[in-house]
Amino acid sequence: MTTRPPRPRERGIPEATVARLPVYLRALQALQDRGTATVSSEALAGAAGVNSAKLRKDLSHLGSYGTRGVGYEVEYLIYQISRELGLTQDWSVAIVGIGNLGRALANYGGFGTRGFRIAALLDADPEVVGRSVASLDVRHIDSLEEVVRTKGVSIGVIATPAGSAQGVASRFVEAGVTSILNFAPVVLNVPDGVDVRKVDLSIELQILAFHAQRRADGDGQTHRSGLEVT
Amino acid sequence: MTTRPPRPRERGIPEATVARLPVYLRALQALQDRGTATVSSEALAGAAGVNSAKLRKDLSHLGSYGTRGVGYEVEYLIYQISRELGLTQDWSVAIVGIGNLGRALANYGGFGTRGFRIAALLDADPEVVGRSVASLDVRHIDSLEEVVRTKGVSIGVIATPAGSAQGVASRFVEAGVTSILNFAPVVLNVPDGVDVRKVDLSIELQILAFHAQRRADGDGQTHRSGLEVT
DNA sequence: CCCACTTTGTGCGTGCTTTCACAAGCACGT
DNA sequence: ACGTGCTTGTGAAAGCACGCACAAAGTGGG
Ligand SMILES: NC(=O)c1ccc[n+]([C@@H]2O[C@H](COP(=O)([O-])OP(=O)(O)OC[C@H]3O[C@@H](n4cnc5c(N)ncnc54)[C@H](O)[C@@H]3O)[C@@H](O)[C@H]2O)c1
Ligand SMILES: NC(=O)c1ccc[n+]([C@@H]2O[C@H](COP(=O)([O-])OP(=O)(O)OC[C@H]3O[C@@H](n4cnc5c(N)ncnc54)[C@H](O)[C@@H]3O)[C@@H](O)[C@H]2O)c1
Repeated sequence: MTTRPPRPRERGIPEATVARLPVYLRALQALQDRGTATVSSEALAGAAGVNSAKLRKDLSHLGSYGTRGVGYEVEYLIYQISRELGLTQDWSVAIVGIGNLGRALANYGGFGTRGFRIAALLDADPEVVGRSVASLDVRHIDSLEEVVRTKGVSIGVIATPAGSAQGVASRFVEAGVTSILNFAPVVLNVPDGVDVRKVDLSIELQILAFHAQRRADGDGQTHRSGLEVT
Repeated sequence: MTTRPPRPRERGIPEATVARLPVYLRALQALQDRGTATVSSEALAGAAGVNSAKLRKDLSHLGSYGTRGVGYEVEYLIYQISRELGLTQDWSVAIVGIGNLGRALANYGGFGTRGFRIAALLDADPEVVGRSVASLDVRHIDSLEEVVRTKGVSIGVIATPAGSAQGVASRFVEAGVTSILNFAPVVLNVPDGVDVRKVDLSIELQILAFHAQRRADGDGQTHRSGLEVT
């Protein structure tokens, strides 16, 4: 049993950096809308709510796209980050579970403002199947495999009750979808090579409660910073 | 080294641990519903999708609540985690922006399954104000301060368009709310001592896209693990 | 009472993240 | 051409987080 090189540093952009790139991208787009042509790391970091050294190091992972003494060209940087994130291509998204949340997601216009296209809506309830939501017909969950194939779905969104989520996830995987966004409050079990991310309202509230209680108790400044980012 | 310095471990549970406690809690509740009385770190870790050593270390921050050779008593551990997270008290939540998302949130039954009570819904649109959503009357945003005061709101949820989010956040802060959950895709600026957390669908999708592209490109196993947890 | 067995709690090495601090690089004015 | 001033890109240090591996602590059988 040889423990072989756990050295996947290859072209690796740190995960923490990847998670911040979309934030930078949004800040840059806001600047662009306002007509700004170039921006310093200091200013962009301010807009993104991070430390400027962190911003510079993050961007340095993509390449040297800044000009010393000047800053970064907004348009060029937007392009580079978009390319790195894979937003220059189109991503086809399928949403399963067209209930309260699924409908909100389907109706959400500025979906990703770029690159993401909702290709299909699926549900199991006969009452829901066949209806039109956000200009799309809700298809029956049984046609998931077909829909994935014909629409070229590459990202699956799960908005079903917790009990159904694992089943839906497995079917997504079976159908070849390797990126899943899960809104159901369960731990999904998927094979290696499949990427699952979760969004969990309840967890966020509980974390807020923890900090709030901490603040109320000893009232030492035990919590992180108070100045958090979005 | 010194083995037993009387170390009151009160201060400082690592942030990473805090973020996982709600996941453990949910797994424990599922076990309890199934009638399980005790559970080993191995089993609980499996249910929570984490490494068992990590689970044990996380729990050790709360105290020594396990029994060697046996495991953890489910009910007792649920109580301890709940207490640590502040779920033994009630939290009053106000949601601002009763659009697609706000309505979904308001109608979401298993809100936190414990501790969180939606106390008020607020909106600026005359069309929406006055309507009844999830058995609550939608109030006008102008009464935010009054509502916070009379209902004892301690957590504010922002589900307005991006452009309105900062204004709403400031009013929350002004009214004394120090915990904010933000769904709008903007970086909120708040004073120290105010805790803001964000939920951002678009960012999650972009992170998924990044990994998906990475997988498609070099196809070396450059991404983290593929086996992610929920 | 002792021993075999199970499982916790944690010391420790490793690698990732953040932050500081500054040399290097570029623009621009003279 | 060259100095001045500003901003980037990055070593280096410090701080966290993770997970292995094992001693300590408890259980149960003989
Ligand atoms: N509504 C919210 O604000 C909110 C917030 C956080 C988390 N969540 C989670 O999101 C999920 C959806 O919440 P919701 O409020 O929209 O619930 P919902 O009950 O309104 O909708 C669930 C939908 O999923 C469909 N469904 C059930 N089983 C299915 C299956 N096997 N295949 C396909 N479709 C199936 C149902 O027919 C229904 O239309 C839940 O897991 C919930 O815990 C919701
Ligand atoms: N719908 C989704 O699935 C989704 C997903 C991710 C993020 N978001 C974000 O969540 C937010 C809400 O999305 P939505 O789809 O519900 O939008 P929406 O337009 O349906 O609803 C927004 C609501 O906020 C109200 N509002 C506007 N300004 C206000 C103010 N100053 N005070 C009080 N209320 C105000 C509007 O009247 C409206 O009812 C947006 O920022 C959006 O980007 C939505």
